[in-house]
Amino acid sequence: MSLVHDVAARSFGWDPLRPGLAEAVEVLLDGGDVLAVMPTGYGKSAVYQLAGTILDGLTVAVSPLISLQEDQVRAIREAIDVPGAVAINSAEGERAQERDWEALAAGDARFVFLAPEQLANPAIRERLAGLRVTLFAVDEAHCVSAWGHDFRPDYLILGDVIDELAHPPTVALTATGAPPVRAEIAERLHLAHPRVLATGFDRPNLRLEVARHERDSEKRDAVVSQAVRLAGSGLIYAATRRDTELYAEALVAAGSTSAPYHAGLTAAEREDVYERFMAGRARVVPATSAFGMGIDKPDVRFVLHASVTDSLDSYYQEIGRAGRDGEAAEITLHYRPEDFALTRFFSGGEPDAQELAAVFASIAHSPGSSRADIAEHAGMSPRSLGRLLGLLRDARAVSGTDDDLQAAPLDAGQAAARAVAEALLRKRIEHSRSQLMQEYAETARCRRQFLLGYFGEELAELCGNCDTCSSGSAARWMTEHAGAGEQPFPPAARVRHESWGGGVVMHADGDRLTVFFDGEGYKVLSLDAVREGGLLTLV
DNA sequence: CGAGCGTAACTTACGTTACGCTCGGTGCGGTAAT
Repeated sequence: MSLVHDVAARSFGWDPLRPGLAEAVEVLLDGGDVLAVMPTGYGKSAVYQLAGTILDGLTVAVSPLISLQEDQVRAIREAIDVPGAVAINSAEGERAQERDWEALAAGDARFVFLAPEQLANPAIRERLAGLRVTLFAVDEAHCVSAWGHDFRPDYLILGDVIDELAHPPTVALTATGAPPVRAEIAERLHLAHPRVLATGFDRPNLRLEVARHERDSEKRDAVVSQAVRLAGSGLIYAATRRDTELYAEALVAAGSTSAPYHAGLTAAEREDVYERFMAGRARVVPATSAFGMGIDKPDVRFVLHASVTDSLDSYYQEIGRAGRDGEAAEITLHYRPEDFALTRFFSGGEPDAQELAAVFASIAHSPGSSRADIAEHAGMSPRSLGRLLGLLRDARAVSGTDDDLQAAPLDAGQAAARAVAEALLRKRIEHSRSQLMQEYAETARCRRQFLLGYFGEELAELCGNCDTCSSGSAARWMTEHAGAGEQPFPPAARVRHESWGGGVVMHADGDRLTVFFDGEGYKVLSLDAVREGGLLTLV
């Protein structure tokens, strides 16, 4: 038995180890980088836990939520013959933090869990540089792509931090990610030719359905009556906090136990709803996207959406919380076309060119300034400054870490224009992701074939467990759109379009082609039109 | 972008319509007020 399997069995009690996990560990032990895309509950954490146990230095693990960090620390402490773990964050007092650093220095602890905000602090990075970091892990790595741009911009510095630590073997772990998301994660973390390990996305026990509604009241009634009718625990994802409360009220009035969950509740209320849901005392929880990461309840029998999500990546992650026990579960997307307005609003507006120019000028005027200096000088909150800095960095107008900002040789107008262009590019890409969500909602095809195709997986046969298969529409679609003949643009092929530039073929179904263009995002093309117009060439 | 709210306007005395305003999701860390 190999060392990896031995440690897995002896220390953690994983025997056998699931496919892909041992391979990922081996790559890391050989000094390589890994991008692991595996479903929640698969045991992804094993990858860095095992590699970190076997390597003799320190493992830095980045995790987005303090609650997840605590879960991981607990899991490592419960394992046998595994070095200690600490989580350093604002929930701890200064004393406790100091004790943790001492434990790391003494080698009593060899795992340290940090949020990216901690790594934005130069003092923390200095302390890490004084220790021997032999493994870097980024858990929930889709946050790099989903949150890095605006919400938690410190996700964008992780690549520089990894380089600063002399680029130890690095592993990025996530449960969701279509190929463009994976590419973005690898790029932003500066992964070096990572081994990509993606295990099966298919969850055949989930029954997939979509219900389109015309009127808002009709949609609400449909969501509530379905949740009342279905047995067992369930989640309802809604777009606003207010809606989660309205749904909970309606469910309680209809005799179900229910409580809303969103980030506007106090920590104690959130904890309470979470515990009641886990124990089955709150049967249905209407929630915003705040409810999710770290929830591993095996018997969730349904996940309903009362609105669309920003992308199929988010959708897949949210429905994936149903049926972890392998038993049947109901998945229904209830939506109105108007719902897309909100996701587009959330995808952000155009930044203020004058503000961008002012920030750039301020950095150019005093190179080496820190983020705090600039915020003070520009009279801006660190939050909005973070977003502008992210854009300026992406536009390559600003470089350096937050304590040593440098401006590129541009004038402020040029720098601002480039950053605005960057923001518009992002908006186009976000918009295209939301358009594919709409395609999913409106397709006549087998829903599962569509969804898996989005993640780069082909399902040859109709799934037989979705609404379009049941209605016969999926079979008709197959007949009508089959026979496209030889596929000149196979998945993963690099292509160039006359006006949209370079892109990668994501998926080819029948006579339609889904391409992700670097400068535009997703586009769905008709193969006939592509052939006739000669618009697309292989490169 | 669009829902919901309040106020103004219109028409004719209570009720309808129109317009403009505001708000809408994810969490870290640190600071201020209890």
